[in-house]
Amino acid sequence: MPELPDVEVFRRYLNTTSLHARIEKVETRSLNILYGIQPWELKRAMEGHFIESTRRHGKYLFAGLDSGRWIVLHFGMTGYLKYFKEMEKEPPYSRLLITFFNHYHLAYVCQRQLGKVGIVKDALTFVTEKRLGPDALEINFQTFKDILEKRRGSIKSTLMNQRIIAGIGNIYSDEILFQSGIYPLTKADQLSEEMLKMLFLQINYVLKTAIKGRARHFPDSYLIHYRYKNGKCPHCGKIVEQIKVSGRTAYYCSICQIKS
DNA sequence: AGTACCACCTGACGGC
DNA sequence: TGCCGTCAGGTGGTAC
Repeated sequence: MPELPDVEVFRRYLNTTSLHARIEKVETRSLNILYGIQPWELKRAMEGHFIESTRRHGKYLFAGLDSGRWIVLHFGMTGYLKYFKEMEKEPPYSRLLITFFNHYHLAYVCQRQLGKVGIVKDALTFVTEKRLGPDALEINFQTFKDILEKRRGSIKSTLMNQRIIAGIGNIYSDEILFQSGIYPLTKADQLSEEMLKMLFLQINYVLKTAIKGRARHFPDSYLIHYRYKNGKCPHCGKIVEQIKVSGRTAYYCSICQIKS
């Protein structure tokens, strides 16, 4: 689930639920999700403080504390945030529980524990150290073009490479390529100027459309509804193809997505 | 530079 | 029914 649109939805959720609420208590329920930090350090960094702003870069969410330090959250494959009041409403697989002085709770939920939570001194430094590429919604066409023209790998794996462009994963790379009419194994440096323009446009459009639908509702014309065996292309009705691209399952339509 | 494979985790699903 | 292999939208490391 958590690619750029999902994380952006989480960010807005954090804004509307938890901003400026003073933190009373922080409980780490699973050590696996901590990012180079001990539970007591997390407690000390957060308790008595509050979140005053949020940021996102690619699939990473940052929550800026009044102390100047930042909480960094990554959601792995199964992570999300849940705000609630009654403890009976705490969801299963809650790995980190924040309790505010107003008696509400915010849970970082992550069933498979592939996500991570940590404290960093600032978001930009973290992004630099991780060597993440520009955020997929911030990049400009010239940069995009310059990067892709030097890439010899497949366009799908290039789009999913966080060090090239941050925020796009398996689901949205499939969707972007489908909406652009590009075959996923096309080499990035083989794309025509016209294709690059279309791709750039669709990255922006698909991600923004997903955010608008809160990463849950999508137009009928989207491939996302048909990413399963024997799923039919929403454009032409042909059964979608399923292939492996750098270890991930890619779906595409062999009629609508041209090999160039 | 690019890819293949493994690891980290847990749960769902299909085949036998 | 039960066991087992495989797979799932994440990243990171190694080897080639």
